Amino acid sequence: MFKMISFTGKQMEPTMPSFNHNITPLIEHIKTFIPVSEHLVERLQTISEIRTIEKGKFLHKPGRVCHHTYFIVSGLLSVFYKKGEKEVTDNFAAEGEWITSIYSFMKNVPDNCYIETLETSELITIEVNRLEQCFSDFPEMERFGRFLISKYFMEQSERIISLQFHSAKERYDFFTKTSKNKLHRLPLGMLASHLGITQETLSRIRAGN
Amino acid sequence: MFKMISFTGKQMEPTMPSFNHNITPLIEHIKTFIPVSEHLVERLQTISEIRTIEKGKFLHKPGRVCHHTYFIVSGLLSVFYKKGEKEVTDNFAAEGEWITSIYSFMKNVPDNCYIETLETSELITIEVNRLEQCFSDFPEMERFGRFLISKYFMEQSERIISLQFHSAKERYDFFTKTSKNKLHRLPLGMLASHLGITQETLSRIRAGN
DNA sequence: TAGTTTTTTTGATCTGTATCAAAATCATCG
DNA sequence: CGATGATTTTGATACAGATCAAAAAAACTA
Repeated sequence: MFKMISFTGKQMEPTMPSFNHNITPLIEHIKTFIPVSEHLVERLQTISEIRTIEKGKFLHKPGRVCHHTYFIVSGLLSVFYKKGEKEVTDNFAAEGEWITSIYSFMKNVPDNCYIETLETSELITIEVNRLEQCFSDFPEMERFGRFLISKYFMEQSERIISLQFHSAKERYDFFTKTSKNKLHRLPLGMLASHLGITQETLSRIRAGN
Repeated sequence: MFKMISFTGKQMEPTMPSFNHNITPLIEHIKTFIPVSEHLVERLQTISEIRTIEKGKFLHKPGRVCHHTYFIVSGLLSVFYKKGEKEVTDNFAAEGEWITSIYSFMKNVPDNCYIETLETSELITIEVNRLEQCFSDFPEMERFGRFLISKYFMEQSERIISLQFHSAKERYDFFTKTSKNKLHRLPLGMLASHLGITQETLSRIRAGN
């Protein structure tokens, strides 16, 4: 079902990791799930890189395999799909969250999503092969991976319930409660799309009918 | 974030595991994700139990913490929530799939879902503490856990996309394609609810307008 | 097998949200 | 600035699917 990718030194080219970039936010994040040893910190330092991506750039586009996962130190990104001409926003992620195409990442196949920076963003990136090797070498990290994906799974469950039996207004209210930090940083159209409604409807909801 | 539950012998009471029940379907399932050693088979044999539950019984009800995960050898179950008087079906699961309240299971808190047998079902059950201990003792099993939840995560992603921008008919057609094995075993109302529509609408869709 | 209950279908009407169009507001930058 | 383009709001209308009601069909049960 899932293709295992073996780790070899070769994949570390062409960019060599820098060994003194600041991955503190990532470590702190992981510590909320598992204890983090010095040894693991060193490994994470080795396999990660820091990138600053300016607003409006794409980390991923359809037809390509997503080989990296991104931990967001600062900034805001979205994942969306296209249906004909329309962009349908699947998700947003901001500081302290992860963003990637899990689908592409896990199956090692192309995914037809777009990942775009909505703000200039500072990201800690990890290449999938290196991450898998880290999972193999540090069982506690494998556990972290399980916890993290479980957390996202539960959030998705809530979203499904919400889409299934809450009205547009209820969904908007839920978003304002649970994603305050993103609310005023998002273009109306994208938020509407994420909520499964048109931007006109969202505008009317905001106006209070 | 996630509460760790330590494993002690005590929790193995009151039912002692039987050591010769047939867990072949479970082992075969796990083998599609990871290699399974004899040692791991023995452990799974030890921590699992077999239960046959007749149709119309509840494995879980609101207000209780779900302490078990269930692998379905045969039969069909549903997870649903109540909104006022209405039952809103979140999910179905049949032979070869897992069913549990991930939410309750991971966080060790009550979940307000119902898990009901829609057919008499044969289940392999594993208690959460024992499973967590198995994850600790067998890193490959931890990996299996990560792969499994990732798989369900991806299925949920598809469902969200579907709810967000497909019509009722499109969603029905998608279900008929991807869940053929369940289609004719489900009451109309439950399937409609799962698709996010009323049963009248589903009936009309089936009639072809 | 008839009687009862449950499930599904059909019909009539209503409503939330979409769609199309245009006006108003906001942002960017030469 | 003021001009230009992007974003948001407002208005009028249309439609998918909900709701309410009742008939038909299927599934039990005695």
